[in-house]
Amino acid sequence: MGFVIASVGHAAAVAFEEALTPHGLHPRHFAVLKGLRGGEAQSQQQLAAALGIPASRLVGLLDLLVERGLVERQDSPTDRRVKLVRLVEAGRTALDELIAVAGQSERRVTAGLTAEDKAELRRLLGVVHANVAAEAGGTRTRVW
Amino acid sequence: MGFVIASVGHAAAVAFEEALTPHGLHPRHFAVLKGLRGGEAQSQQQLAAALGIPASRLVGLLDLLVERGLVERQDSPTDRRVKLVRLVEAGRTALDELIAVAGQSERRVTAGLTAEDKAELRRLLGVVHANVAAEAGGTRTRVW
DNA sequence: TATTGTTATACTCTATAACTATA
DNA sequence: TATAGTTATAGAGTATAACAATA
Repeated sequence: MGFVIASVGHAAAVAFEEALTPHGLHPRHFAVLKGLRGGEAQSQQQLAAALGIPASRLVGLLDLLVERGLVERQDSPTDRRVKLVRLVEAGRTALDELIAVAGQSERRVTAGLTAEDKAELRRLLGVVHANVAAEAGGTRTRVW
Repeated sequence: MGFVIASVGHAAAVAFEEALTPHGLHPRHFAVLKGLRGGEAQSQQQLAAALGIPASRLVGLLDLLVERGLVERQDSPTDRRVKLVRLVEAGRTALDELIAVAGQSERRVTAGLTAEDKAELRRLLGVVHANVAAEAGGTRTRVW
């Protein structure tokens, strides 16, 4: 059972990754964009901490998003070491599109399931999630 | 939902991996041992193909299992290029233990679920699995 | 020539450790 | 001294290509 969940989960992740490929992005970038969704500019340190990744790893992800014109880095007016990062208008549009892509991928993944099925699946996975979370203790369980 | 499945699946995989750690093995080795469960000696090529991994990758996995005295390589009597691989008695014992470990991990993961819950979860995951399998086309979806 | 097991090479991904510029 | 962003370094993991022995 654990293997089945892991296998299906992996396949679902791959499916989403492939759905993002035409957009030239990876789920990681999607996660970064979602982290900026609020709209308030934040430092890279803050964002990295919120995403649970090293700041050094965020650099490259932001580089691509900036290059694509989805995100902008601006110097902090109060601390010249800090760069404030935020979504630009095109980034907000792109994020909306990517959310739609995620929704489509979601519908393909859950095709053939009734609303009750989905609710039940969510409930059952919730139980399993609680079990494995308790098991893992403080272990990081980021997927991307 | 796809994210939830992926996340839970990843956590379940990590949990199993950790359950195997005290035994000094990785899920990959468990998979290799299971591939040899039948008892018939097979060539490394056959085994690698059955596991869906490159033969070059199997070498290191077998090296460790041989070093542990769980598996033996013997020269083929009919083809001197071939090495026939099979479980040794200690390997069979170890495999039984590891299967028990997997069962314990399984029970922890599914704690709090009734038999009906488990059956339902299996059914729902089966549907999702069929969906993502169809999606993936020929894409490999090995987990380990 | 082709195939078996093996080793070497190259590539990806990642975390940690430097590094610079500020504070 | 300490912190921000960045870059460099090093390690794990893996697939592919090369290799020697044999068919």
